[in-house]
Amino acid sequence: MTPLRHAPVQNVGHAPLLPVGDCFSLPGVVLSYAQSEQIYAEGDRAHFLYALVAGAVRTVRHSSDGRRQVGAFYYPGDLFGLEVDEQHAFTAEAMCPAQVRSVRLGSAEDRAIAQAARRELARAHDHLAMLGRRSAEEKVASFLLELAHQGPRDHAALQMSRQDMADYLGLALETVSRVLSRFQDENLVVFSSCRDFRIIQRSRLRCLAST
Amino acid sequence: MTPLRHAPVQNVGHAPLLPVGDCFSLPGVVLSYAQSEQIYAEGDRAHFLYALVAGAVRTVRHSSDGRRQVGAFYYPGDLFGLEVDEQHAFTAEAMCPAQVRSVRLGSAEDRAIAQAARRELARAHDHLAMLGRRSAEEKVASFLLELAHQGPRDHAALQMSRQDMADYLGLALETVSRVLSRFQDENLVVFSSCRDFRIIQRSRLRCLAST
DNA sequence: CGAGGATTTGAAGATAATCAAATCCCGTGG
DNA sequence: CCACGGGATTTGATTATCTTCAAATCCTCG
Repeated sequence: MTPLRHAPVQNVGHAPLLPVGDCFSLPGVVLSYAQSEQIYAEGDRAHFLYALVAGAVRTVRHSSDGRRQVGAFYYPGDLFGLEVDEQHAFTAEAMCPAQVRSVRLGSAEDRAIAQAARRELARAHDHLAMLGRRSAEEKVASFLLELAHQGPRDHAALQMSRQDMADYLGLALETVSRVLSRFQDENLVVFSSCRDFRIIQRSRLRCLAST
Repeated sequence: MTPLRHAPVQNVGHAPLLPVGDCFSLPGVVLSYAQSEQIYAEGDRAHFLYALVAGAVRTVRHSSDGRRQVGAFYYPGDLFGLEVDEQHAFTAEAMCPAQVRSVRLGSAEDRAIAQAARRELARAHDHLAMLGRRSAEEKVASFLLELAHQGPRDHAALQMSRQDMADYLGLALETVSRVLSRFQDENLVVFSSCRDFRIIQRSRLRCLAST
């Protein structure tokens, strides 16, 4: 297999994201977090709803034997931190310097809560579809398509490490890396660096993803 | 491996379920469905919230190449059918004769909706944890524990086929069957028939599930 | 009793995990 | 500016797990 050689860099920041609802107009304090800093921990009491203003956030959960499951990745405009129980089921961490607005949960935010719950649910359902009975190729292809979908012209910057991707997709990190190399060998995508890529053959990739 | 021989039948109906909130006091019509009958289909407009009164219901989704993903199993007292979009993302089917109360979604049911959303979310998160990076043994062990948890004294009746279990756990049906046989060989559980089981060594099973 | 679907079991093959090592990349300090 | 160090990533070889294909058995129901 040819090495994963990177094409010349054309720097693409992460996409300016999204059609946002009222997430930015919520009341609440905006806090800044450094890379890898924890926003809340699994087990903490869940008193707040969080709106990501800038940066990227992941939620993770560790099982007793040390395996890690990434719950979701969040980008600006996303709401997160909503829980069913009193306690947070996942830990939330900044993937890069991030700004987060936290909103104390009260009866006034019912609408925001409902919105967050529904989005969260959609996210979870998509994630489920991704994990169940799919090959490594299919998982990685879907993941890339999903990411590139948000960005302009099939470009995207990966905010996460290979380990994060692996833990999100339910694969070993080496497997993720191998599949990415194969995709690049077959000219489906091009990586300008290991965190920046561009989709070259969207149709073939979609076919591999077979969603 | 010794055959999966069934212990004498001591019939255990499915557990009388649950501490129920206000699901039964919602307004709405109760309809009956036969086994395998569809309650709604993937793609249908989502105008109702459903409360399962009796029986069991599964939600499924098919990918283009025919693979099936089971989204969730529902038992009496559960609310289902809540969607994020206008359309249902899954198909809902009765797993046995079932009675379902359907509630037209209006502003009056906000509380029920919020409740349904949160439970659904918890369910999805647990399901995610089940699917990611776990061995077949771990998946099946967790599944059995979860089922038996609802019932009395570690008994439970499986309302679903091996195929359903497999599609829920992201495994091949043969794999599910093999793991169940092994568990029975090791006297972790006893099957009185292929749909009724009892947990014998809860602690060892929990250890295998390693949640 | 017979038929057909569901389940179990066997054997072979495929896919992904694991273990291990090489390479890349980037910030740091000389 | 460039060498150095260390984490991230890629790659290779081997192994374990799970799937697939196939066939036997069980169970239910007419």
